Amino acid sequence: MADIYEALATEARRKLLDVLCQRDGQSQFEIRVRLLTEHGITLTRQAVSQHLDVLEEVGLVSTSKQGRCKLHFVDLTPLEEIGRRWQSPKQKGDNQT
Amino acid sequence: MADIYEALATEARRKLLDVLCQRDGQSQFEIRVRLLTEHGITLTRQAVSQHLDVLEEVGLVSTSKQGRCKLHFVDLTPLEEIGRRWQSPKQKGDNQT
DNA sequence: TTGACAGGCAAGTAGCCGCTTGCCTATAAT
DNA sequence: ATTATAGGCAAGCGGCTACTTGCCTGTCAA
Repeated sequence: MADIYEALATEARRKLLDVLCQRDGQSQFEIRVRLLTEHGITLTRQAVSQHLDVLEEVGLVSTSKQGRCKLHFVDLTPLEEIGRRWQSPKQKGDNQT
Repeated sequence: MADIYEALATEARRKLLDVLCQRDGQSQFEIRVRLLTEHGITLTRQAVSQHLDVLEEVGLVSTSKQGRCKLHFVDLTPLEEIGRRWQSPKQKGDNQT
């Protein structure tokens, strides 16, 4: 699996993105705390980790190890593709040759 | 299920949106033909119908019966919510009291 | 050095969802 | 009236995935 649409398909990952947008460079631990305290979401460390992996896989998140902490950074540019893909059809006068 | 993110999670539904954006007011039959001829996707009538139901459920598609045909119209405004939800965090100088 | 802490890897499980199949309704044409 | 066409409803199946559990690695402080 590796596409931005599926990455956004889960509310957990969307909330994760919310959290990540609050501050850049958060550790997995900090993220998990925020997820709990600010969104009331209790997920296993592993679950969070897997979600972050997916987000990273589609380019929404990049990481950098620093000591024993893994810092996470957001990159929202992949989202632009969504808005670009579809455009409203002309209401009429459209005749397909 | 009823949220725009999950609606977009499947490639089939995305392609469906592509097709719908080509011309407004297509019947389910016409849609299915286009899906096959232009995207090489062969789906059961039922599969297409179910996908269209989902798209309608989240407000991306509206329908109107006309005789024995069901015409489909696109409304992309629900997509705007996606771009609005997330904003990049400030790179630095963010200290959470 | 030893223990605590942040995180990784792998396998297992349960529930969801995309798709099909089978049958039924309603409209339009002959 | 009969037949063909456009679509609807419901149940069933297989695969995927979100989440957990158990164990292991590496870094920092005492």
